[in-house]
Amino acid sequence: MEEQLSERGKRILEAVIEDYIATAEPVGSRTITRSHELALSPATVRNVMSDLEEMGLLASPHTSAGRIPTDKAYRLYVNSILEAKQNLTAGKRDEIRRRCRMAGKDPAEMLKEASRLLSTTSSYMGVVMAPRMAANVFHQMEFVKLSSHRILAILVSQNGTVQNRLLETEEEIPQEDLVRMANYLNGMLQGLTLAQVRERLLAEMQSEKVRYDSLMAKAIALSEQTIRTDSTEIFLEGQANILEQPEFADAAKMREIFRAFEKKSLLLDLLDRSMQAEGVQIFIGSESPLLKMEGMSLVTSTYLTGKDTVGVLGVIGPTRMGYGRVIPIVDYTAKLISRLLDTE
Amino acid sequence: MEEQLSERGKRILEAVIEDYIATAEPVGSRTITRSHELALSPATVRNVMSDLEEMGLLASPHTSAGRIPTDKAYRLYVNSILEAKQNLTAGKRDEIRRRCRMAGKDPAEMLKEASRLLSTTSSYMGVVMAPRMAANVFHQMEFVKLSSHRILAILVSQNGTVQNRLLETEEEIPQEDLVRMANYLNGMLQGLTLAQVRERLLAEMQSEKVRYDSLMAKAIALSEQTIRTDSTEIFLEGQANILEQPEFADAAKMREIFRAFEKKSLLLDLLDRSMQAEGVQIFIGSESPLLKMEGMSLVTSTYLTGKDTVGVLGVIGPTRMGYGRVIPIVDYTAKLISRLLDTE
DNA sequence: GTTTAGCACTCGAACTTTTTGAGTGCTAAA
DNA sequence: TTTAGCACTCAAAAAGTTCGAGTGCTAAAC
Repeated sequence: MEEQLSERGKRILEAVIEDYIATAEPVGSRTITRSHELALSPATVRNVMSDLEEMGLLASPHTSAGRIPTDKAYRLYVNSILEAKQNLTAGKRDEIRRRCRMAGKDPAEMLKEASRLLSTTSSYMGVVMAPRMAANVFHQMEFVKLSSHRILAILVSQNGTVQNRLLETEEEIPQEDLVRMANYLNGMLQGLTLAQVRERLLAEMQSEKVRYDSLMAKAIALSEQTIRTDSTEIFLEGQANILEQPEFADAAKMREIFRAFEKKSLLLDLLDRSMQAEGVQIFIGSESPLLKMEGMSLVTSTYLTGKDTVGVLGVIGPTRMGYGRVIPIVDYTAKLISRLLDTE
Repeated sequence: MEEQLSERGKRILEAVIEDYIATAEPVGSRTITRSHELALSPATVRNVMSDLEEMGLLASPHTSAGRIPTDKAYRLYVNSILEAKQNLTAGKRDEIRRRCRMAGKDPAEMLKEASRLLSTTSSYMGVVMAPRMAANVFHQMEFVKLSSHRILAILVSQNGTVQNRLLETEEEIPQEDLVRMANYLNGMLQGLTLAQVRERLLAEMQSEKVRYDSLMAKAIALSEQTIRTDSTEIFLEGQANILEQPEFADAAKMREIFRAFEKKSLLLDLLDRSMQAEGVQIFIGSESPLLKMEGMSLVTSTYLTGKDTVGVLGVIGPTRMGYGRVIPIVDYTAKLISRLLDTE
């Protein structure tokens, strides 16, 4: 089983994978000799395929069908066969650029558009995880009094992201006090990341100084409430594309997939994981920690602002996915988003 | 065909509809006599059903199958047969209340939760159209300077909704000017609805007074840009529930539905339409203007803040939907949301 | 004049059987 | 080592059966 893969073996494996990607049907020896001009007869190809099966790279659904690549084969394929093809046509590149630009400056809008874009250009599902709030840099905070006991807290980050939260207070706080509180906080928190802001606030809550200044104590408490939520948003677009894939034609399978993606927490785990490493990463079928993801693969890339990794985006599709086509799309989109998000 | 429907006819039609709702299978004369204790033989029921078919209330897929209610029958059913059953179990009511409360004060969060709730309690799709911004009442506006040429405009409505927009300016505007601009605008726009605000701003842009005060001109221009977007958000949840319905087991059909809902504009039209009238409304299958909605029905109700209708929410499911169960859910949820949204 | 039992008839769904053809593995010759 | 040849396999498609729920009609019963 551990015999090294010959050059010819590689060629044939590549052919099988590419045919399978194109047709979703088990590939036979015959088909290969016809479509890829290897100067070999079907019989020879059969022998090689038999070896590949031995090595755990191919599998046959039953004796008299063609063969299907295993997850291991896809892994090998993306790691060491698929290489030179990694560039995008100028047209696609333009389209991506144009549509990202069009989405405007608002970060959330832009990310959503990016997700939609990943989905349409790849014809699978696009997914974008918004930057963790915690990595944003604090810029300014405001308290707006809505009615006697309702205050709207607004937190602005340097990149233009806005977080807001409706707070209820027991006692009425006069408008001037709200302004003073905001000024105090803005002075204190200038330039910190929100993660640091959080720590700072918790520390302040303990400190002597604040204890005796009830206004400041209130200010700290209110802002702590505001910053508490760190729910990471995920934009998942193009779910309907998945319905197009023949391997999910079966209604039961489809249902399972949709259910799985309805719980975004699963997806979140997965994306969090791919944020560990920089650049393009590929999770193939069973490698993914999501059991439900059987038969699906994920191509991701991290994106950055400045030099900090802040988020991750990618494409989810069947294991039988056009990696050669998808990888550059993901890669390029991530780089573009990084550039656009960068606070100039 | 125009013969009036007898009492017995009604009873039998009701039986057919209810059986069909429960099973999604064509209903035969036999089945009915068994499950609903009408003191009639199958043969008699057959005669009546034949009459009903004549009247366009039932249809048979083929000679030797049972019968299926037509859209017209559903219409009759919800209008004049289904009546007394319109109350919710205490348990369900509690669940709805509890979950709405839990969602917190933020209007957007709450509406999203309401949609999810409609979907789980009905086991179809939940849909909520967020209030048209234009109906909100202006409360306050802020301009936050992010960097030399980037300004974040924040618009707060009285109900706590926040709208924000990143603006780029050609020339740098000093912070003090931004504050003065905001003060000026806040004075001018106090208490108007956003629709009125918009009109006012456009009017001001023409006025003499403003022409010669370049700062105020800028203020007006900036705020006009901010308010320009009136994209109504729609929360659609529980799409996976639709996959459960046997009538959509076919992959092609499913795809069509998902594609249709991906374009939210269609849905928007439909919901806009149901906002014309107050209270619960029901669109059955072909009655809906969405051609793609074939086989689907929509139960909606408007919700209000104070006494103004501001939005609409509802349930989308197959025409064969448990109206008796869904209507009170929609009704109650709408009322509850109205109450919770009310600015106390 | 309703209502119902009886019966022949219809027709899709489900199950079987047959046919077809792409694909395999093995053997022996090139 | 490669390949032609051939027997064999097996799922999928096509064709053929069976089954039964359901219908419509007629004539007897109420």
